[in-house]
Amino acid sequence: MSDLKRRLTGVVSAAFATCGLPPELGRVTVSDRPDLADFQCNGALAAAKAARANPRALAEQVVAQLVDDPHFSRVEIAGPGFINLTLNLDVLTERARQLAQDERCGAEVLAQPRRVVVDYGGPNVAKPMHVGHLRASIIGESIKRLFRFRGDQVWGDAHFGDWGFQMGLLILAVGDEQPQSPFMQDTDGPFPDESPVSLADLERLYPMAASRAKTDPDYRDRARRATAELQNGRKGYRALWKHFVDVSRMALEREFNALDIRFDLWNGESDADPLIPEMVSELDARGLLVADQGARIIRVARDGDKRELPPLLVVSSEGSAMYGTTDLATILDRRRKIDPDLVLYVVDQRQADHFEQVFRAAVMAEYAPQGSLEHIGFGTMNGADGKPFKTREGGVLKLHDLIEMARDKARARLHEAGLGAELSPAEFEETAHRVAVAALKFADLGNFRGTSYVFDLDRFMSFEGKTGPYLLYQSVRIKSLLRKGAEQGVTAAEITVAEPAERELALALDAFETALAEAYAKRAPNIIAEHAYRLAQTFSKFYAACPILVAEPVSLRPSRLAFATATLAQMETTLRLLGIETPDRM
RNA sequence: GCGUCCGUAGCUCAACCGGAUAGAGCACUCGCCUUCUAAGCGAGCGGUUGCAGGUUCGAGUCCUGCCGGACGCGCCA
Repeated sequence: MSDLKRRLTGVVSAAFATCGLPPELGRVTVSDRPDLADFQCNGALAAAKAARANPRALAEQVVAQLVDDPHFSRVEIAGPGFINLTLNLDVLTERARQLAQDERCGAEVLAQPRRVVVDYGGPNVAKPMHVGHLRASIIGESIKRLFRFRGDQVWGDAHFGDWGFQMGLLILAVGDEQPQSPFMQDTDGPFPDESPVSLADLERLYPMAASRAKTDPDYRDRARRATAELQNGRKGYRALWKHFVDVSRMALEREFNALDIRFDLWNGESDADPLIPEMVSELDARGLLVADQGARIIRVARDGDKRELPPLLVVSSEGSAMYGTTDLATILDRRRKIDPDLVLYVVDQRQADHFEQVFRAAVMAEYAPQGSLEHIGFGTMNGADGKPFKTREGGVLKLHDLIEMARDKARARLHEAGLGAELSPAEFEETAHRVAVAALKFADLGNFRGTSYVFDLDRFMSFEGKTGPYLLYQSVRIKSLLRKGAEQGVTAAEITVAEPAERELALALDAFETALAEAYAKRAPNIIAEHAYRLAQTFSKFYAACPILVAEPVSLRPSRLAFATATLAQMETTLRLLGIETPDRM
């Protein structure tokens, strides 16, 4: 089943071809002037430019091919050569009926699915997630869902920060507090199954150790040795490290669950570590590694670069692996285990240069084909001052606290509005939670990912305007309507498009596939968010203009109800692609 | 210094391969609840798209320069 835009593009392209014009110019888009037409084609202008001809004359030729086409009730030329297309009502009605029947709400399935890894979230052992993780998680989750929904086989990987110097710091800190701990004994074990540290311990010890390492060179050296011993396989350290990972991961998963973010893989930096020695020798054998200032690097600069890109540091002067090393090894690891066609790195825009270095090195090493690695960068979440978001005290706000703030606000707003009074306490909490998550996610995904945005909880949490709560409200209103319809025994039947508001709603429903295709191509969830809002607003207009359960004559009711059912289904599908779940009541 | 991104309504943001009258939301003004959730709907107000050139029939979009801002630039990730 194809959406109208694609179908009409086929029709108009054929007309272009008949006129001896390039068929690809027959591309049809939704009209910029809904007052004039439903769809338009600007191809005559482009054709005229290429052929140095009169655009209106070309448009007239094309239109002559289209005027009798049953898809259209009107085909007109406007301005310098725009072709305006107004749909035949029967065509729109037929499409609306298809949409209402379709399990996928009008979304198509990719003809050629790919294997895709989405690397996002980036949580770290022992470090609580903060607002910086929010965007990576929200955007990555949405992109993962979008790719999967379109038909790709997708792995969402948390890319857990579980290796390196930070682990040495933690081991050292635990050892200083618990010198008698069996984990500190350099033996073959066995070691306790019980973790010697709680999450609270980790959150206390890590910042302490990290700051001490900055000022105390001896401490830093001991931590480095501990890191090296861990990586060399000291049994007690390994066992202790496993506890760090497990304790952290459990806490992080709780956090992610609260945001409806689910990973398929929790591969960490440690998983790539075993590959590093062979990778280094292989890179060396290929002649890619160069000794420089005591380190071993890969030069990735190219002629024609506007400026010299620094080399990728593979082995530091101290002989250790750097984060670029781990990233490169991870590419190799994924190729062996998954063999993806595409890997998307949903990471802060500020790391663009780093990924450019790694990707170039990976292509040079033939670990990944050109173009199969993409950095999906995003801007920062800023405070009211336009600078990256900080708490009032100037510290970093923990994600957990942020969510709690949002939930508090949601509860307050619900109470203010006198909503949810009839809900049980548990249902009320669930609703408040969903409102909070919807507000945070929609505020984030409503903007193009590349731009930074200003965090303003009051604005996000408003139930009016372009917000998550507004979208939930519209969905809930439809659910309420459908419940009432069921009680009254009204059943949905075939849609008939008649009223202007119905026509507009049918067109809005049809636009779903176009929005998904564009969001997919640009890796831009804001396009899905935009569609959700447009759909909600168009439905609301329909709701105001067209009575449903009380429509007269009663024969209108089944069609109107079918519109409502189809809208709800598509709305929930759309919101789910943004990672937003709707409550049943509010 | 070099590089990347950005500058659109009072505020927060959109704008499909260069196309018509640059769109939304908030705020502000007016209208609409004895019909399905008014957390809604309708109407209005609001713009020299940072500045100056250039390419084009046509530029927020492409090119050049300038002004202003954010970020990045080898052993942290």
